[in-house]
Amino acid sequence: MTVVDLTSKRTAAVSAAASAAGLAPKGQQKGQQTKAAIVDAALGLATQIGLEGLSIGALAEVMRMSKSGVFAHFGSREELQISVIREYHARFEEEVFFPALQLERGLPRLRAMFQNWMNRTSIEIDSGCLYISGAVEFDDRPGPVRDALAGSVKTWLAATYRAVVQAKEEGHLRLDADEHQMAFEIHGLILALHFEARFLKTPGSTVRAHTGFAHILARYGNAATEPKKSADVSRAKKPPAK
Amino acid sequence: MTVVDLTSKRTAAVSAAASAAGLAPKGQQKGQQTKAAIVDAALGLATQIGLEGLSIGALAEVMRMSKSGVFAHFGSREELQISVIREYHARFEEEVFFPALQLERGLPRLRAMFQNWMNRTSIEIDSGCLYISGAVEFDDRPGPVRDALAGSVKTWLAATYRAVVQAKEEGHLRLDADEHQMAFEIHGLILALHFEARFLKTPGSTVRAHTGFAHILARYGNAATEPKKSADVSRAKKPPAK
DNA sequence: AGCAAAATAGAACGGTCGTTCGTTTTATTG
DNA sequence: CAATAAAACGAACGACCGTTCTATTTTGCT
Repeated sequence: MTVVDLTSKRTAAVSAAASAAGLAPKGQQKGQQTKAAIVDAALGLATQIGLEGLSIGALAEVMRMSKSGVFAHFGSREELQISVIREYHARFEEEVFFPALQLERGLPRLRAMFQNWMNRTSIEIDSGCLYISGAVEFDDRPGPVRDALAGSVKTWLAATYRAVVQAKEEGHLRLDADEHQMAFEIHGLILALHFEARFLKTPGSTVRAHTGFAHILARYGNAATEPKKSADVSRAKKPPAK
Repeated sequence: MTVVDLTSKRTAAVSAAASAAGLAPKGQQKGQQTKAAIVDAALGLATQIGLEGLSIGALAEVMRMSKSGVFAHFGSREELQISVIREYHARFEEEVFFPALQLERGLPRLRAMFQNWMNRTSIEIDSGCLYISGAVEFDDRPGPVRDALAGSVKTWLAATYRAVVQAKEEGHLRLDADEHQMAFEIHGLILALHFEARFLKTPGSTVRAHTGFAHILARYGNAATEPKKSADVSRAKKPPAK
C-alpha cells in the first residue's frame, strides 16, 4: 500500500541522466549504466507509441546498438516493459507525489497533488501517459506486465484517496463527504483532460479540468473551515450577457 | 456536425445479423453480406484487442476464410479499420443517441443520453470501447484512420454538448452554466467509469458514475424548474455514523 | 444450362517481430 | 600488463504481418 518503492531502481535512472550528460559514475559497472539509458529511451518510445508498440528493434536503433545487445539486458520483452513501467512509476512519484508531501495534510496537499498531476498531464499531452495507454492496452490481457501496471496505478490512486481521507480528517471536507466518490470524480477530470487535449486537441481543456476541480471542492468542501471559495465564481461564458 | 450518417452502412450490418440468423436477403450480392459479416467479426475483435491489434490473419481464422479472401473486401488494412469505426459509430448512435431523441428536449433527454451511455459503457466493461481505445492508439498517429475516429468521437461529443445547450434553453439549467464545462465533466465520469471498471475492476464504479452525474446536475441545475433534487442526498458512507 | 462476373482460395513476396547462439570486443580486476 | 568476466555484436531461426498475383470456385443472369 505504500507509495515508496523507488529506492533501488531510481539510482539507475539518475546515472542514466548522468551518463547522458557525459559524467562517468564509478560505483557501477558499465552494464548498469547502459541498461538505465536503454530504459530511459524505452520510456520515451513507450509513452509515444504505447507499451505494446515498443519494439526492441526500434529501441536498438535509437540506442545505436544491436538488437541482441539491447535484448541481453532484459532477457525478454516483458521484462523490458516492466522495467519501463517501474521507471515511469518512479518518475511519477517524484514529480507528482513527493513534492505534495511537503505541504500540510488536508486540502493544501490534495490541491498540490491535483495540480502536479495536471501539470504532468499537460506535459504528457505531447508525450502520452503510460498509465492511461497501458490501461487500455492491457485491460484484458493478463500477465506480469498488466500486474505491474495495475499495481502502480492502484498505488497512485490509493495515495489520492488517502489525501482525500486526510482532508476530511483535518475538517476540510463536509462530514458526509464520500472519499471514494470524490477521488473517482477527480480521476475523471484528469482522464477527460488527457482525452480531449491529447486526442481531440480541444483548446481550453486545462482550465476546464481546473474548473472541474474547483467544483468538486465546492461540493465536498467544508464551508466553515474554508469560506474563501464562494459558491460559484470563475467562469461562465458570459454571466448575464444580455 | 449532424449525427445522422449511418444510412448506407447500417443496412449492411443489418443483413449481417440476418445472414447470421440464416435468412437470405435478396436485394444484395453475396459479397455485401459476407463483407458485413466480416466487419461484424472485426468489430468484435477490435473492441477486445484494439484497432491496432486487429489483424487480417486472425480475422480470417474467425471467419473461416482465407486471408486474401478477407483482404479483397477492403483493399487495405486501413480501409478495414475505417469500416469497423463506421460500424461502431452506427451502433453507438442506435443504442445511445437515437433512443434519447424520443424524449423531450432538455434534462430528460440529457439524462437519457447519459444513462444510455453508461449502460453501453457497463457492457463494454467486458468488450471494450472503440472510442477510448482508439483515442489512445491514434492520439499521435495521423492518417485516415485517426481522422475517421476523431470525426466519430467529435460527432458524439457535439451531440452531448447540444443536449446540454438545449437543457439550458429549456430553462433546466442555471443561467450562468457553462455548457462546455458541463459536457467536459460528464465525459470525465464516463472515462473514469471505463478506466476503473474495465482495467482495475473496482467494484461500485457504476454507481459512482451515476452519483457523479447527480452531483453535476445539482450544480448546474436550475432549482426553480426542478426542485425535487435537494442539495445532497444519496450516498455518504455513514452519514453521522457516530 | 451456359456464360460472364464476382468472390474466394492458395501460394509467395518482403518485412518486422522476439529470441537464440557463437563470436568478438570491451571493461574490470589481480 | 595479463587474465578473467562482462557486454555487445551479427547472423540466423521461426512466426506472423500486410499485400500481390494467379488460379479456382461460386454466384447471378438470360
